[in-house]
Amino acid sequence: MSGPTSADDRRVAALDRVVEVTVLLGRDMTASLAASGLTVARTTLLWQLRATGPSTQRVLADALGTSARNVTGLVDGLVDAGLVTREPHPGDRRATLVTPTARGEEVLVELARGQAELAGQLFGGLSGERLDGLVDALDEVLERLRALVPGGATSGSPS
Amino acid sequence: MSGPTSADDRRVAALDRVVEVTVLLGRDMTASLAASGLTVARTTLLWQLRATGPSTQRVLADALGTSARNVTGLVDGLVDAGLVTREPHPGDRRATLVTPTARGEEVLVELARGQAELAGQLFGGLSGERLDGLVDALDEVLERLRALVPGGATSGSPS
DNA sequence: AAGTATGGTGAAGCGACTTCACCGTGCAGG
DNA sequence: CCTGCACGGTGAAGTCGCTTCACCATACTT
Repeated sequence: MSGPTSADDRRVAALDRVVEVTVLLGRDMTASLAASGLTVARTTLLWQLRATGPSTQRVLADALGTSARNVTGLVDGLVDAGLVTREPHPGDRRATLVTPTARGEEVLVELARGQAELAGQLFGGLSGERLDGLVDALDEVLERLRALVPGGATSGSPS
Repeated sequence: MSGPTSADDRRVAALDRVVEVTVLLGRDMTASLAASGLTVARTTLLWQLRATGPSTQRVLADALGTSARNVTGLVDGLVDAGLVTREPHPGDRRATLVTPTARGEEVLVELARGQAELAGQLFGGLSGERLDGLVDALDEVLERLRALVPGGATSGSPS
């Protein structure tokens, strides 16, 4: 037993904060996406498409860290929503190229706008210094987290 | 257009970090819980039970911010797993009291241990000062987040 | 040409969650 | 007392994300 708040306690308290942010952020994203008729998983795929351009489903599966079968389902949903098309891959007749439609591009622009808005709402009150400190600390935590989770490779994310 | 990295860009970068932590942390928790035959949702309920003691399902539903119907299903799972029992409420014959079994208590101890271990792995490399800065910044973000999300009330969380 | 690896999908199933309907009980007001 | 409404909990049915296994068509290798 050490003092009234041991170093261990403080670390657990920090973890609690992170988890709570996780929960609340998840709720906010789920809700705001649902308002646009989207789901988090489908949006993640669309968002990934924005970064990499038209891709095969295999590439998307690897990028999202999920199974090929799952991507098939997500793309199905996006096709039904008119946000994405499946086109034949010019050099490999097994593969299909997933490409955003015009409507999909619009949605992506809107998502980026929402992302910037949320970032402003969450971090607008922090000074540049404090923001830097936060990012640095999170980067350090991320490093340890990536070492802990097999396949810790993610990319940016929306709203 | 401002400089090469505008204030807006830096906030978006910060949001990216937070989201990535969210994703990775979610994976880690899901995986480590699955190794114990648990799921995140069921564990959250059990964890809540640890904090409040035997509770009715209505109370649990409110505490977890979910529906009563959903709690029924989660408790079903925990009962099947032998971690929890449904007992009649002594003063209200409509309600059922959900209570951890001996096995459930053991699991809770193990979860708390895992939580402390993870907190150590993630934050062990940060000085007390930097840890304080992180917690403060997260608290500020949480405040804004709670204002943004309807019903932003969460409690602690496991592994 | 034969054998194997790869991209993608059908089928089936689990877990979390929702909505709607419904039952049994608690708690008033008349 | 007893009628009526509120509340705790559950059945039924459906959506979404995701998984595993089997399987097809195409590509690549030797």
